[in-house]
Amino acid sequence: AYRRSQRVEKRLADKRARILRAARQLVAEGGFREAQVAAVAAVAGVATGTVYRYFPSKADLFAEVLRQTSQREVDVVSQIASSGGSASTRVADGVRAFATRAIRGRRLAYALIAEPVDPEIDSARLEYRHALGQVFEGMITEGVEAGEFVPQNVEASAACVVGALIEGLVGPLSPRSKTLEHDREHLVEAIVCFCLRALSSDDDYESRLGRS
Amino acid sequence: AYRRSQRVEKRLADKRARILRAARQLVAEGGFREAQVAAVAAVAGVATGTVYRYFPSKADLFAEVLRQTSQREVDVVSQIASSGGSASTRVADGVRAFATRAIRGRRLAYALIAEPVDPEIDSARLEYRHALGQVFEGMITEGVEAGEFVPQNVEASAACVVGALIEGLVGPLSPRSKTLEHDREHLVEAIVCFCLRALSSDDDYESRLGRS
Amino acid sequence: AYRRSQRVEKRLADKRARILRAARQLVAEGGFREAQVAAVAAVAGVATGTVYRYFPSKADLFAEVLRQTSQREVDVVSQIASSGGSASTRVADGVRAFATRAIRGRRLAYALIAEPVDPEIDSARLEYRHALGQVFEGMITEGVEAGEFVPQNVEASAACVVGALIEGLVGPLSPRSKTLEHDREHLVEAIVCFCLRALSSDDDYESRLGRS
Amino acid sequence: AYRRSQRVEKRLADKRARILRAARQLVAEGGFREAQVAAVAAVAGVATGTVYRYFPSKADLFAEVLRQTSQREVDVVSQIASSGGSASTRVADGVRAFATRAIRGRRLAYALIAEPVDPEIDSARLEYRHALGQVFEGMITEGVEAGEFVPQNVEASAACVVGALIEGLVGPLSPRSKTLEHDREHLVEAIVCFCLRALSSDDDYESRLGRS
DNA sequence: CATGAATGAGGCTTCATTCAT
DNA sequence: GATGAATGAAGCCTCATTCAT
Repeated sequence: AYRRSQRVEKRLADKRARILRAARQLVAEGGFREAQVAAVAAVAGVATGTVYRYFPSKADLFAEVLRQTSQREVDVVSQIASSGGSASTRVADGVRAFATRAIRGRRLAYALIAEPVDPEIDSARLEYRHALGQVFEGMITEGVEAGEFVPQNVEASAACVVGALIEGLVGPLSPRSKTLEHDREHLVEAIVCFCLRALSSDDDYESRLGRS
Repeated sequence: AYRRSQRVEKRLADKRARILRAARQLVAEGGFREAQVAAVAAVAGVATGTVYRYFPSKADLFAEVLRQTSQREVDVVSQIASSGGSASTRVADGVRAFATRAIRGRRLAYALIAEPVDPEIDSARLEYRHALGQVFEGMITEGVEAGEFVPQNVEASAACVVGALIEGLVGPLSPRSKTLEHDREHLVEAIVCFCLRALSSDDDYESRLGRS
Repeated sequence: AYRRSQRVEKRLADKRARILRAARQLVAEGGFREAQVAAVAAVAGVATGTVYRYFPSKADLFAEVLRQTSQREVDVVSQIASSGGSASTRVADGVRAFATRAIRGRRLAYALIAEPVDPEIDSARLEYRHALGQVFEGMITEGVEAGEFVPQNVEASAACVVGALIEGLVGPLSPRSKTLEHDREHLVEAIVCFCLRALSSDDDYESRLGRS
Repeated sequence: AYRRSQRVEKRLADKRARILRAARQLVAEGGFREAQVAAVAAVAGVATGTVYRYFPSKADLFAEVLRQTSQREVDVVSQIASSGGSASTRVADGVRAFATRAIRGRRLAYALIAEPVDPEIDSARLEYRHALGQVFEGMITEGVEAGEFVPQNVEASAACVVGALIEGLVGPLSPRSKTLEHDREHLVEAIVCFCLRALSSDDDYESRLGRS
C-alpha cells in the first residue's frame, strides 16, 4: 500500500500554507477584488488547478483565510485575558492590542472585518466575532464579580465592546480613509477609555488600569 | 412641440425614482451581489439602456442609493438631536432610533453599512459615517457643557459611538445572523446603555433618560 | 508534471496562429466590421475567453493581424529590391508584385490599407507605410545614382510611389468596386508605367524594364 | 389645402443644411467614431428624431455629407480644368489645389477619403473618385492631343493621378501623422512634379507650368 | 412637424472552474 | 498529484432607431 511518509505529508501541508499565505497577502494588498484564484496561485508559486486540490472553491479558501487570520487575533486577546491583573487592565490591554494590530494591517483587517465577497465567507466572519465576544465576556464577568465593573448584561456588553472595537475601526481602516498615524493612536486610546467607562462602576478605573 | 410640461417632468422624476427604488430593493433583498444593472432595470420596468440615461454608471447609481438611504437615517437622528431634552435623552433616543431602524431593514442596512462593491461607492459610505458622527458630536459637546457628560475628547467619542452603533449592528445585521427578534431589542437597549455609561459623568444618567 | 514539452509548445503556437488566421480571414471576408471577437473565436474553434489568453484586447489582436500581413508584403518587395537588375526593373517588379498581390486579396488589402477600426490600430498602418516607403526609397536612390532616374527628392518620390501604389489601389480594391479582372491587370501595368515615367530620366526606361 | 410657402420651404432646407453641417463638423473633429446621430443632432440644435425626418438613416446622412463635401472639391478642380492655359498648367493647378485643400482640412479629408463606416457610404466614395477621375481624364486627353503629354492610356492615367493624388495624401493626412507643415507643402509639390513627369512627353513640362 | 426619452440587441471583457496531459 | 490552457456564462455599457407626446 501507499503510506504517506511524514516528509510527503509535510510537503503537502507546506503547499497548503503557501496558498493560504498568498491569499492573505493579496487580500491585504488589494482587498478581495484583487484576489482572484489565478493570482493567488501565481503568488503561491503553484498552478491554478492546484488551488482546487487543496480547497473546494474560492469561497472556502478565503473563508479559511479569514478564519485563520481571525483566530490569530482572538488568540492574542485570549492570551491577555488569561494573564494576571485586574479585569480593567486586561480589557484595556485586550482592546488596545487588538486595535493596534488591526491598524498595523489596515487593508487586511478591513477586508476581513468589513469587506464581504460571498455569503459563504460571512459565516466565518460571524464566528470570529462570536469568538472574540466570548473572550471579552469572560473578562467582563470576572470584572463584575470582582466589583470592578457595574452589574450588567455581560453578553450584551461583550457584543458591544466587540462592536465598538472591531467596527469602530472600520471607518479609519477603510482603504480610502486618510486618518493620520497620530490620530489613529488617539483613536485607540479613545476606544480603550470609552469601553472602560462603559463597563466600570466608578471613575477610579483609571487607577486600576496600569498600562502595560 | 414636445414641451417639457410639468407632467412630463414629473414622469421623468418618477422614473428616476423608480430606478433608485428598484436598486434599493434589490440591494435590500440580496445585497450588491444581486443588484445587477439588468435586474434593476427589470424591476424598475425599464430597458437596460434607460438606466444609463439617468445614471452614468452602475457605481454612480448605487452610490446615490447609498447616499439617499443614508441621508434619511442621518436626518432622523438629526431631528432628534435638535429636539428638546437633555443631551443624554437625545443621545439615547438617537442611538435607539438608528439601531431600531437598521434592524428593521436588516439586509439593506448591512449592505449600505458594510458591504462594499466598488471603490467609488466607498467614499459615499465614509461621508455617511462622518455625517452621523457630526450629529452625535454636537450632542456630546452639549452634554459635556451641561455637565451631563464627563469631559472627554468629543470627536473621538463621537466616532466611538458611531462605531459601537453602526458597526456594532453589522454582526447582528449580517444576513446570516440568526439573532432572534427578542434578542435584537435587548441588543439595542444594551447599546444605548453602553454608550450612555461611556459618556456620562455619573450613574444618574438613567434618571435623565426618560425613554421616549 | 505538466511539462512544457515541444509538443505542447507547438500546440500553443498553433492555436495562436489559428486565432490570427481566423481574424485575418474574417477581415478578408467582411472587413473589420464583421470581425468580432466572438466570431474570431468561433472560426478559430476556441472559446471567446481563449482569445484573451493570447491577446490582451481586440485592438491588439487586429494590430498584430495588420502587422503580420503587412510585413509579408514589405518582405516581398524587399526581396525584389535586393535582387539583381536595374533600379527600373526592380521598382517595376516591386510595384507590380505589390499591386498584384493586393488585388488578389482585395478585401483584406482594403481593410488593412484603408479601413480603420481603432486609433490603436492606425499606428501599425503608418509603420507599414513607412517601411514600404523605405524599401522604395532605397531603390530610387540607387536608380538616381546609376543615372537611370532623374535627380529628385528621393524621399518625396518614395512617398509618392507608395501613395500611388498603396492608395491608388484603394479605390479599385473597395469591396463595392466592380472593376473587372481584365481592367485590374491593366491598372497594375498603368501604375507601373506611371511610376516609372515619373522617376525616369528619359524615355528609354522601357528598354531597361525587362518584365520578370 | 396646405400650401408650403417659400418661407416654410426655406426653413426646412435650412434645418437640413444645419444637420449636414453638424455632421461634417463632427467628422472633421473626431472622425466617424465620434459622429453619433445624437451628437449630430445636439450640434445642429435639433432633436435626435428630427435627423430621421430629413435622412432615412445614419448611413444616408453621412453618405450625403461625403457626397456634398466631395462635390465641392470636384468643382474646384473642374473650375481649373475649364480655365485657360496649357494642360500641364491646369493639371498641376488642379493637383495642387486639391492637395492643399485636403491638407487644410486634414481630419475631414481623411475621414471622407479613407475612413469607412458603412458599406453604404463607400459607394459615395467611389462616385467621388470617378468624378474626379473624369475631370483629370479630360485634361490629360487634351494634353495628349496638344502634344504636351506622351500618348498613353488616358483612362488609366487619370485613375493613377487620382490615386497618387487622393490617396497619396492619406498617409500624411492620417490623424496620427506628425508630418510638419513645411513637409506637407513639399509633399504637395512633389506630388505635382511626380504627376507631371508621369504624364509629360519630355522634360520641358516645367517651362509650360507657370505656377498660378 | 418636432421632441427626446426609451428601447434592446449586441459588443467587449473577466474569471471561477474543469480536465487533458 | 500537478499543471495551466481552455472554457463560457455573465456582466457592463453603447448607440441607432422608434414613437408617444
